Formats: sequence, structure tokens, C-alpha cells
Amino acid sequence: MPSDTRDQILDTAERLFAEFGIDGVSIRTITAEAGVNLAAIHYHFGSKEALVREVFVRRIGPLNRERLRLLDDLLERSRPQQPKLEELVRILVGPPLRLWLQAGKGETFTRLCGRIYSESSGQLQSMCVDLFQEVVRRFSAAFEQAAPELPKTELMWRMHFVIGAMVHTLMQGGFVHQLGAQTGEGNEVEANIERLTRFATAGLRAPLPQTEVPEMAGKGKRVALG
Amino acid sequence: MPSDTRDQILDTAERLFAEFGIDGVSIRTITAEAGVNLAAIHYHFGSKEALVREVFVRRIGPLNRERLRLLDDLLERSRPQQPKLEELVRILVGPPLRLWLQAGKGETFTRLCGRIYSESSGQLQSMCVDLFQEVVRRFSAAFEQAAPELPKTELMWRMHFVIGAMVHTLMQGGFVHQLGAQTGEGNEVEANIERLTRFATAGLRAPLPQTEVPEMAGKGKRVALG
DNA sequence: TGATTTAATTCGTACGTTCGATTGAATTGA
DNA sequence: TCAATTCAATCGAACGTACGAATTAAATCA
Repeated sequence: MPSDTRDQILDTAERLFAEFGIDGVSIRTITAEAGVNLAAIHYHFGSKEALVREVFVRRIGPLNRERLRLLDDLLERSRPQQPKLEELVRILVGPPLRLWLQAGKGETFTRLCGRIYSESSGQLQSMCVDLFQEVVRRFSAAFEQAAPELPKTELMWRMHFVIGAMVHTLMQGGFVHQLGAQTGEGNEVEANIERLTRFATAGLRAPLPQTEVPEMAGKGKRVALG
Repeated sequence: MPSDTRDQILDTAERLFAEFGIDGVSIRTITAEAGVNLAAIHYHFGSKEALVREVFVRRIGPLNRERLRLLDDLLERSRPQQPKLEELVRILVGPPLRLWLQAGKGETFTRLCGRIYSESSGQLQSMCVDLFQEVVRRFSAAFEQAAPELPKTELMWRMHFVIGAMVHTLMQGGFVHQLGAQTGEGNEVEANIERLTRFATAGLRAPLPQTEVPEMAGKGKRVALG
């Protein structure tokens, strides 16, 4: 049973990291804010870096497990056919966005989650590779099967764009959200998941360039517009 | 005439900021790497924060001026009709991506450029609002006219997604790029601009949800999939 | 049960380092 | 000569970390 102090530290660190960045928060600030002793972090985690690690693992683990569970469900449900591309996108971007604004942990953590991709020196970066490895592998395979007409390189880039739109929404979405919320709409989160899903699905289904020039010499490569 | 020291500092700071983040680089590291005295930064810029500011302004100014010039050209060229959505997207995402991998300044700066959106406390954030103000205003207006069938809120979200895909490509694109580059393709940068342009244009043109329920009470809002 | 030992946790304090910033003298070039 | 620039040296503050004493909780024994 994890001690109360340990959880206090994790919750506080998560909130402060999300707001001010990892390098922007000292363990003095964390422990003071959490109402625990300065040395508690090193006792419970060993170092600040190990604390950062634990903050991420604590949330990303369940998040990705849910994504994989939804993926399994979807594959099961749509057998023997392939699932629709749109449904794959929805279960990829839904869980993180749903965590967003979830009372108590939402906004704080998802902003932090987005920071993985920008902050962090190699240590944290490689940790995230591990954390997301299976999700990337499983979803890549599912996307390839759901959109077999796309060359693999093209699909990889487009998935990359989808992730970018998602991450950017996690980090900056609060800003856009405020504007929308004032219009009196109800459940904005689910509405925005649908927004992103529609956008991403259409992007993934974008037509391939008609003129797939077989020439290899890199000369004037302008395709449609000069 | 700017002194040699000043430019040395700017170039070195840009490179190091891009690689290790703003908080991850001390003025000692910068000055040592640049081969200038420790106090030179404070002499030429006044503070580290002012240096950071100058690093951004030096590049973003010309970048956005080019985008506005291309926009003016496009509007002029397509009169009296509205320009195509795809062409607007291309001149929005083209210049920053083209700066990417540009010999000598490319990769270093664009990664830094992406960091604006994630790092930085309020000071830098508000500076960027100023720097991008006119670009946002002009392009928003152009997009609204080019896609009048989209509700403004929807358009705002979709532009937001486009920016996200672009920023994520600026920061992480090097990774995906490496995979593609090994396939022996020629001018990857222009090819990727086209990739992103096609993706984003299709996303912006995604069909609106058929059932735009006029009810306002926020109850069950699931639109297409339960 | 009550006393005593053992382990787990919390606490206060200090160390060594690095940070951005400052100062005043030395150097340079017109 | 004189202003612009570079230099070495140093400042106080904040950082992550370490360590031993104090406290609490659990286990063991009388």
C-alpha cells in the first residue's frame, strides 16, 4: 500500500510539471506544495528523474492499456472484416483527449503528456519509446490493414500528422476550448474527439498525388503549383 | 553593423536551444561554445531572456513576412476568385518546413521553433502572440473565405489541427525523415510539404457531422458511433 | 497485555555545484 | 583621446543531493 506522502508527491509533481515544465519545477517547490519534507522525494523515488519517470508511468500505463483493450474489442467486433479507419482513429485519439479535462487529473496531466514530445533529454525520451512501443506497433499494423492502398511511407507520415494534431490539442486545446465553451455547447470533450477523428480520417484518406513521377533525379519536383 | 561576437552568440544559442531546450542551456555553455566572454551576452543583449527573444525574432520575422508575401501574391493571382484551400495550406506550412533542413540553419532552428508552443513561460508565450498575430489574422480570414461552408468554430479547430501536424513535423520530423531518406528519394523537403498539404487540405474539407442537432441541452451528444 | 527491539518513514540541515547577473579594469580601434 | 568592447573575477540565489537524528509503525518477546 503506497503511503500517503508518496501519492501527495506524485499528484503535486504532476500538476506542477504540467504547468511549469519539468525543468521549471524544483523538488523544493514540489515538497513544499505537497506539504511533505524536502528529503521525501529522494526517500520514495531516489532522485528527481526517477520521480518524473514515475509520474509518467503512472498515467500512461493505464491509458495505453485502455487503447489496446479498445483495439482488441474493435478487431473482435468487426471480424472477419477490417475495422473502419475512422474507428481506429477514434480509439487512438479518444482516450487521451477524454482524459483531458477529466475532473481532477485531466488538464494537468494531458498538458504534461504533450511535453514528453518536446522536453526531456534522452533519458525520458527513451522511456517513452518503451511506454508507447506496443501501442505504436499494434496501431501501425491495424492502420496498414485498414488502408492497404497507402504506401507504407505515406501512411507513416500521415499517422505522424495525426499524432501531431492530437498532441497539439492536448497541450494547447484549452485555449481553443475556452472559445468554444462560451457558445454554450454541452459535452465539448466528446465533440472535440469527433472533430479530430473526422479531420484525421479525412486526412488519412487524402488522395495520393496523381503524378507519382518514377524519375529519381531530384530536380524540379513541384507537382501541382509552381 | 552588428559585431561578430553578437552573431556568434545568436548562432550558437539558436543551435544549442534547439537541441537542449531553452532552460537546458546556460549562458556559460553558450559563451564557451561561441568562443566569447561570459559577460558578452549581457553586454549585447542585456539578459538571457532578451537573447532568447532575439533568437526567435531574428528568424520568425522573415519567415512570417515571406508567408504574408506569398499570401498577397496568391490573393492577387486568383482574383476575382478565392484561392483554393490547398494553396492556402501550402503557403502556410511550406516556408517553415522549407526552412527545415536548410543547410546550416534548418534543422537547428525549426526544432527550436516548435519549442515555442511547449516551453516558455508567459513572457516568451506572449511574445509569440505578437510575432504571429498578423499571420494568424490574415490566414484566418483567407481560410474563412476559402471554406465558407465551415462553421467558424469548426474551422478554428481544424486550423488548430493543421498547426499541430506542422509543429510536430518540425520537431520530430527528423525521425520520420530518416526512414524515408533511406529509400533513396530525392528532395524530401518539398515532397513532405506536399504530403502535409494534401493531408491538411483533406482534413479541412472533411464532411461535417450529418446530424447537426439543433438542441442545446447538453445531453447525449454521441453523433455517429456509440 | 505490556515492554522492547526492529524496521520504515519523516525531518532538519548542510554540502557542493551551477545558475544569471554584475562590476571594474584591460583592451581595442578610430 | 575616448568610446566601444572584451575580459577575469565574483556575487547571491537556487538547484539536486546526501546524511544522520527524530519520529512513527510493526514485530517480537516476556
